[in-house]
Amino acid sequence: MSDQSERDYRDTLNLPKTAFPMKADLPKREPARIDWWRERGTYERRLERNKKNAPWILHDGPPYANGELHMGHFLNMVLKDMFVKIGLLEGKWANFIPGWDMHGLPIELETLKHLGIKDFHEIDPLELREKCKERAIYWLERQRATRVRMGNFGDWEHPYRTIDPSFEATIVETLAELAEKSQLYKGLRSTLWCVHDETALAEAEIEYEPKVSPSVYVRFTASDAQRAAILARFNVSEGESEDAPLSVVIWTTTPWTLPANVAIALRADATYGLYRVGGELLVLATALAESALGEKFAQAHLVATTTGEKLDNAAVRHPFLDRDSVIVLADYVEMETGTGAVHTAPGHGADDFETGMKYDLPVLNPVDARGHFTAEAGPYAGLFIFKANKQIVADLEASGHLLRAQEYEHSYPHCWRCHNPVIFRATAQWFIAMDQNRLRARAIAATESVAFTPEWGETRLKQMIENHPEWCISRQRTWGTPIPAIVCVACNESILDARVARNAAKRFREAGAGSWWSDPVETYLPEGFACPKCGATSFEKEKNIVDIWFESGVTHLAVLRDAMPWPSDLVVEGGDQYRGWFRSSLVTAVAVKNAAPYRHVVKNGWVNDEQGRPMSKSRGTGIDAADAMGKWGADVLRLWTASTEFVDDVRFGPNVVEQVGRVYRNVRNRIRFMLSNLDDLPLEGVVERANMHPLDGLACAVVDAFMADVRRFYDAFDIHGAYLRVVEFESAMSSLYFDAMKDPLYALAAGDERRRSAQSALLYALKHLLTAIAPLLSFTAEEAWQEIPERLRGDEASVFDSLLEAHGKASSEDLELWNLLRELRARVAAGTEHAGATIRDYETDATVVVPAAFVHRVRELGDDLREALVVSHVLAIEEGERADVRLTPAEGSKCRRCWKYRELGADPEHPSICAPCAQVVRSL
RNA sequence: GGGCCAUUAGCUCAGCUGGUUAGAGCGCAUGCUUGAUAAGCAUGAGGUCCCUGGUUCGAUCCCAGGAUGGCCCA
Repeated sequence: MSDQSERDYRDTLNLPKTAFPMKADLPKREPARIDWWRERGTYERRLERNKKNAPWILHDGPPYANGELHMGHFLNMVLKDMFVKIGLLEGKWANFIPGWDMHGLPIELETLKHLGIKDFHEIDPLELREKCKERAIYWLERQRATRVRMGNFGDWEHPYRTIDPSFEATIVETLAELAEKSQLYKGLRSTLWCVHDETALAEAEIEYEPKVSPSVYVRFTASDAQRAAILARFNVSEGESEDAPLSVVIWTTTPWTLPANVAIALRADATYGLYRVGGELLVLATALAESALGEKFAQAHLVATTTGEKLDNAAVRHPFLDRDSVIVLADYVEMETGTGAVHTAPGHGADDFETGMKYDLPVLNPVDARGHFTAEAGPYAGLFIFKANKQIVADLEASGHLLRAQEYEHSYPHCWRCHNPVIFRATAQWFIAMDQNRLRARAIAATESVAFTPEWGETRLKQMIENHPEWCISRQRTWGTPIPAIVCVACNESILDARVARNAAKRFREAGAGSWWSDPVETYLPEGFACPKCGATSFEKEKNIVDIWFESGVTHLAVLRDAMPWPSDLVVEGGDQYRGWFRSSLVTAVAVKNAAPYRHVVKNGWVNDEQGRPMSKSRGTGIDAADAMGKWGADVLRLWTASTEFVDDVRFGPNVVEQVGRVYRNVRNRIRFMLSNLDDLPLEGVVERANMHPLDGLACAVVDAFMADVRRFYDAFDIHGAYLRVVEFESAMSSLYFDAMKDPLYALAAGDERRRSAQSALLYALKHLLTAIAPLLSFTAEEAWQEIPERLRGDEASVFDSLLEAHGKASSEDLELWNLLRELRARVAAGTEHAGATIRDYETDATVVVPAAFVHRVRELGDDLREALVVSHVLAIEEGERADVRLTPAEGSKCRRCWKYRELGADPEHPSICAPCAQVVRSL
């Protein structure tokens, strides 16, 4: 036997032991955990168990099935998952059905590119649809794999897809309902048009190229009556004006659109001047007078000014057609170029069209598909529009309406295929009438029943609906759900009949929407159907598809049915969706069900790079979600999600991940400490909460308070608040409680009742902590849960079988005591530091002073107080004004086993250790 | 150009309806520990709370203007 005074007693201690590794190795281990969850049906089992409880549904806004998911998707999708898991852990039936938006032009264009086809007219529509479907499914599968890799729970085997026959049927059924309610109509709309290819183009099919256009300033002269009215609005009397002719000056670079002019748009808040120039009066914005009038500005005299608003609804005469041009207000009128008076032709511009809608102006379309003027253009009938420019300018000059003409180079939209300049041309389209049946007003009113995070989201959504004109839902494309409208062969009337639409819905549900292209029109006609206008009975199918915003706008109708309740409890999307999906869903819901389709709208921010700039592939800051998870693991990125204030814009990059990775390691190690001290705890050794030692009971109370807080944060959708609370909790537990419990855990006999009590408190803390973080750190929480000895897990085989709630309640007195201990410990630390020692040394004894109200509870702690303060002896507990400690050098010598200063040598066989240690060693 | 939003330590963020020396975690520096060890504990440094005016006894917080950045439009 070696000399006992030199003996190392390490092997007589209960040192921590666990298979839970310090190194997380997330990218490698997480995929196996996903399989593990799937094999055990963890999500499905939990859902089944919750079935008896209230449903709570987060309805998935469908991502577009094109391209890889990026970190913006990650943020949004993981947030959704966190909310779903919170719901599940709170016992709710949180059935999450993910979905995808799979029709539409971007996929059609990508497919055409893939096939090497530039003009979609060159391929059979059914064949193109087949190829588009393949492409969309390819992307769905890639995106689904990425979403699953995030650790997200949901019914991944049965997502909803806008290309499913049942979904297409819902779309068409919705159209039928709208038709029944007279909510649909066909009207003109300004669309991008290529006169060379004779086709409508989408925004995505446009390339901007430089073009030289004529730049002309044109007089729109007032009639006598109009002149008097305008002068009155300037507060100028007839006498002062000396009978000079009065004109409003407009500026345009497309003289060929002048035949379609019906209005002049001013800006309400801009200042307009009445200028006397030579023998005439000119009206234009004061801010632009100098640049617009050129050399004439020197001789111009400002007679009076007024605001655009004052001139609203005045009128002047069209320069060469026999009609008025009315003055309107529009907020897009800019004060950079031109005259501040914008030539407005609703048939030839998107802005103009919207203004026309607002003011109920006629939409003139005097241009045919080939770009030639029709008879409506009067003297210019038959001319090719771009050739007519010159003629029109010359005529304006001759009639004295031309003020100035120049050439102007600007960036102008061109057809991506033939590279000819495109025009805006009014074409017939299907619309949802927003003001029919007060739909707009009802939609705005419906937001009142919805909660918004952030709160200003409500105003924003209302504005989007307020400012959005009629909703154009038709597209002249192939990859989508057809609008089941028919055209009367005899009178050319376009008809969207609810009965036809219902037939189509039925047919699509069985055979898919492709049948619209292959079936004869008769398939869809009800018995004895005749044209409501002329009575004829011969029809053709219209070849329009529905806008994909309408398709995604009816997901709530397609998904929230059968067992699923309507409306949903929560939707979570990026801020761009106020204009997009939040709006489109609300409008369809109000039109069909007269209520909002969701109870709560949560908006998440944009993901920018570390400098706060948008992510960009070209700058190398665009990061795919799958790549990021391969590099850092999903859980670190999930923790990043929680570490940001997701409602605002957030930043992402390697340095940010590095930082949150360190927080992750902290959490992980503290979990590891708890696990490593549970290894030998038998089930029968678990001490009831009521029988625990006072400090252990206090630790449990702190856990209870933590759980209550976390629950409150979660219920307020405050993921970030919960994250901060988790960090605060585990850091406080570690520095006070874990540190205090090391000696009892290590040095007491394994089965010592005091040690079992500490272990039981650790088990309590661990299980609750893991449940609390399971929505955030799903992989790590489950990994740790599986390392809890099985006997201690009970029937909660997965962390997702547990319940997110405290099993006790902390009193405020408990928490005050806890804080008092932290305060005392800090004072010991400061005191020992001052004495040149450290708190870890047990080199001091302490006399403790506490306020009277706490004396009893502090005394109750017994030896635990000594451990919590890391001193060798607590000499006395005194009553005082406020918490304090008096430190004195520790009495005795350092025990080689427990490191505290004690009387040594009580046991002659173990002279270098204290009596309690000796007793433990002898018992081994 | 318009609407909306943001701006607090190196980083991620707290700061309740305006009220004494503005906080946390991470990082950094220093010390301790080597029985949570690629861990743990402690101490410390670090901030014209974007700028300028205004209201107020008092402003990070309220108001106005501006700067920078973002989103949605144009």
